[in-house]
This record gives sequence, structure tokens and C-alpha cells, in this order.
Amino acid sequence: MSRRSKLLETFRDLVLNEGERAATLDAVAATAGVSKGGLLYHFGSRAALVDALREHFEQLVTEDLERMRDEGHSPSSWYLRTTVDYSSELERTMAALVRIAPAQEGEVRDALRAARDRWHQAIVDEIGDEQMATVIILLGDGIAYNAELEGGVAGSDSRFAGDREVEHLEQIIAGLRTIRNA
Amino acid sequence: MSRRSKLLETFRDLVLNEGERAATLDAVAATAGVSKGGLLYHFGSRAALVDALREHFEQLVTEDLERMRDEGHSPSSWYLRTTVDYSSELERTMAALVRIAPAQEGEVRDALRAARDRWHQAIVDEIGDEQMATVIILLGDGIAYNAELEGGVAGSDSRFAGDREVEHLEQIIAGLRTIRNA
DNA sequence: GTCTATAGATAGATAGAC
DNA sequence: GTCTATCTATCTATAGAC
Repeated sequence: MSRRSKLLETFRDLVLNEGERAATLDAVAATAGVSKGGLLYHFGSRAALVDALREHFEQLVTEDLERMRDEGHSPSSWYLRTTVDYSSELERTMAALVRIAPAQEGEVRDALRAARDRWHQAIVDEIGDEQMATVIILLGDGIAYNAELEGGVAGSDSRFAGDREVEHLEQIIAGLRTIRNA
Repeated sequence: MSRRSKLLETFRDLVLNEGERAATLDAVAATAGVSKGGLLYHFGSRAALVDALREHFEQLVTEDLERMRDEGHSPSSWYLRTTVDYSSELERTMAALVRIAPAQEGEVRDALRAARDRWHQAIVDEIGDEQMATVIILLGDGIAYNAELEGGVAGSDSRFAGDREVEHLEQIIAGLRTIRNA
């Protein structure tokens, strides 16, 4: 991994683990084992770190949707199952952006909204039901929220954000679609 | 409203509107129209502001549950309908605590978890179905997440967090419970 | 209770050596 | 590309006048 990527990952993890306030240039540099000058060579300002994180997120979302399509996954199932994997790069990057969004100009929030709408559309295309698609998106957001509350443990079997929970959700959604299609 | 309450509210709104990073003692004092010394008389440190916000949240949750019970509301419906009202003191206080949670000791996260579990239990007591109760909690969390993404507009008719959306959710949940009870 | 003044630490960022 | 040194602004917090 390039040094630049390593620094961006360190920034992201500090935002997630210690909060936006603790993710200072000093902290990023020290955690990544580099001097502040070294960090500032790759990212000329703190805002540049945020920008790079957003750009990385947009790329990850595109890759996620491409992979979903190329491997022929069901969008609704794919969305719930990838959302629950809080250890993935996509989920961690998105969670970090959600944290810092209010302090940023509109671009970060725009990127988050755009990603949500792309997933929503993919699910609508699959199941042809706007409201059910919204339910699935909301459930995914709820899972992510609760995963964060538990400290973001990957593969957790928490009552609110575990693997088993997703299986229950899928059964419930399957039941729902049955009655709505009847 | 007491000056102390006014200052706490200002801190909370700064966290929500500008982010944790911008909610400094200087900013709180200036926004509330008081000097920094005046602020520090009421809250001896920044940590004291966070503590007071958490205590206020715990009290609001208790009042919310008492009101729900005393007025005889359906817990699942009450939860979804109060969650969508992003302008309420409870929702704003909770959202602010979610923002600052990672930077805090365990107490803030404990309070958030405890509140979630109290609402979950109330819904389980109503509908007698653990998994459906979890679905309702997750939908509520998803609504809150999306309300934040839209800037927390009260009474919004957003596709993801509006009043009409909650009516759809309630119809869907009602349908679900019908088939699960059959 | 509220203020001003100020201390001491830390923030983001620049300059220039290597 | 990475470092040290340093500047300036801002942050939390204290002291003490009113």
C-alpha cells in the first residue's frame, strides 16, 4: 500500500475510533509513524484529507455496485449483507464521512446522498417497489448505526447488527414481498 | 429558560449544525451571547458540557417512555412517529450524543445503548416478537440517519424520512405482523 | 453570575535542510 | 519524500476584578 493510502486510512480510523476532534494532523502523522511535514507533503491541508476520503468513497461505491452487478447478486440481499460487514473498507469509509459531514461543505453530504440513491435505485430495479426499497435502505442504515454503537465489531452477533440478525431481516423482507405481490 | 439550559442547548446545536470540532467553548459562549468566563461558571470544563448533555438525554428518554405509557400510545407507532420528528428536544439531544460518542468514555455510549434497549423492550412487550421489534428499532435508526443527512429539516417530506414515509412504514409493519401472527 | 486578562497547550500550516 | 524548526491562531482553563 502506498504511503499516501496508509495516511488516509490512518485518518479514517482515527475519525472512527477517537472521533473527529482527535483526528488532528499531529495524531494522524504520529499514528502512521511519519512526521507532520511528511504527512503535509501528501495532503497539503486537513481539508485535502477530507476531500481524498470522499473521492475514495465514491470510487468504492462504484466498485461495489459493479461487483454486485457482475457477480449477479440480488441488490437487496447484497446491500444488507455488505452493510453488516462493518470491517469492510466501504463501510468504514462511509461511517467516517458520516461523522465529519456536518463540519464540511456540501460535497461530503452530496456524496453520501448520491450513494444512498444509487443503492436505492438498484433495489427498486430489482423488486419494483419504491417503498419496500426504502425500507431495505433504512434497515441498512439502522444496522450501520447500531454497529457503530457497539464499537464497530466485525462479525458481531449483536442483537441489532449481527449476521444472524441479517438472516432474520431477509426472512422478514421475503415475507413482506410475498404479501405485497399477492 | 435558565441560562445554564440555554448554554447547553447552544452546545448541542453547534455539535449538530457545525460538527463536534466547531463546538468549542469560544463558539458556545459567543453564540449564546456570553463570555467564556460566564460559560465556565456554569460548566467548569468541556467534559462537563458533555456530561450534562448525557444526563439531560437520560431524563428526556424517561419522560418520553412515561408519556407514551400514560397517554396509552402504541410503543411501535410512538417510536417511529417521535423518531421522525427531528425538531424535538429528544431527537436533537440524541443525535448530538451520537456525534460525540466516539470521543467520550463509555458513559455516553452506555446511555445510548440503554435508551435503545428500553425502547426495544417496550415494543417487545407490545407485540411479543423480538425480531419484529428489532426491525422497528432499526427502521427508526435509519430514519434518524437520513434526517441528519438532509440537514435535519423538521416535518420534511423527504423520500427517506418524511411523515408520509412513516405512514408507509406503519402500513408495511402492520402487514408484516399480520402474516407473522397467522 | 458575569466579566477581562492571561497562562499554557495544541492546532494547522510554512520554510527550508537533507 | 521526509525531516526539523518555527510561526500564528486557537483551544481549554485559571485568576481575579466587578
